[in-house]
Amino acid sequence: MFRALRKLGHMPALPVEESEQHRSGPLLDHLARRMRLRSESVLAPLGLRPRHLVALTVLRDSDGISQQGLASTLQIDGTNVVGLLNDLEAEGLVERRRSPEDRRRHVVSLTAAGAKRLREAECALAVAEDEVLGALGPGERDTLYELLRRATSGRPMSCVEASGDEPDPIC
Amino acid sequence: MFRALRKLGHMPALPVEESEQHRSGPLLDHLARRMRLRSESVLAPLGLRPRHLVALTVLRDSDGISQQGLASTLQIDGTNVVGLLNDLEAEGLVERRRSPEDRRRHVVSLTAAGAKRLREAECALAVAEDEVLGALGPGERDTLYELLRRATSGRPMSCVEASGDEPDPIC
DNA sequence: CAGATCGTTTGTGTAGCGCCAACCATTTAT
DNA sequence: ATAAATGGTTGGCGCTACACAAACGATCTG
Repeated sequence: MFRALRKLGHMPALPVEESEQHRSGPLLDHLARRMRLRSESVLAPLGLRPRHLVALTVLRDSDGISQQGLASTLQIDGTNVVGLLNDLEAEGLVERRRSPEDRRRHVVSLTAAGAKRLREAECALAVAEDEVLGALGPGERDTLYELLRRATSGRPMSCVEASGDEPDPIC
Repeated sequence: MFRALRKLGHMPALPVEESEQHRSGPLLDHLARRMRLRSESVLAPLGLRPRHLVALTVLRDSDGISQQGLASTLQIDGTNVVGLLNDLEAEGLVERRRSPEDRRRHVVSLTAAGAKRLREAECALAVAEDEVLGALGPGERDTLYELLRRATSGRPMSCVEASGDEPDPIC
């Protein structure tokens, strides 16, 4: 915005017009924490924990994903995915089938029960969400949801291709 | 600017929008995790960790807050706030002064060095943010930031006043 | 004075998760 | 065909982030 103006004027001592470079990372962290705390209590009766919800939500959108695909989008170690899926499969919310083309793979998908439980959980989450997002109006919450959905549905971005993207941190 | 998504057509007596109750909680969790993972690496050289950033960010907005005020907005236990502030104070990023009106209290505030370090950190975070929010355009990121800021700046919401807000979870 | 409150220290416990190593079953390369 | 790589699984180790409790000093308040 104002950056273009800086080149004219001799700029005597004007020591850098404060970058106003506020990042959303910390806010995201903060908000997610508050949400997670609230969610735990309303989710407990359903036998689920926040991270199960995350997994189920991801599974709804990318059904038939492999376990390491899941590990990569969830950004957690493969060994932990096993435990996570064990929980979910034990309750019949998720299904592991061997992939036909590569029988080493497990194709993970949401069961009908899983989809149902997810909907119930989302319904229960409305309470938590109301408390945490209380400062936002309904329209804003929709916008937020949409932005989050778009942001998370992006590719996991492998480091290989990530290397050339950004010029460099010059700031 | 404002998303006109969901313009709510007439929807004739639809038997309750059924399902479509997607909550942003899990997405928030997911995105925050990815951001935090990325942040750790770029923050490490600055001697900070994600939670320090959250604290500093909160402190910039609510300067001169008490420690339990901080505990309440951060939603972490008071004893842990002590350790967190010890870290920050040890590096001179934060200052604890006794409150004049109530000398039991510590008034916490960002030092000049703290504000500077915070800006540097935010600058460094741009890299992580680019990777994580790659699917969003610049305008969308701004919108996201604004929503997050509004959402987090809301009062901690004591349970007393929270009781009457929502009718009940009928879903 | 008594009791409550803020911050601090210390200690204990737990959950989440990375990481390493070993092990099948299977696929791919030689 | 034999060897090497890969996907999943199990088990174990260890670290970090916390919550929670107890006890203490300093201080405020009834």
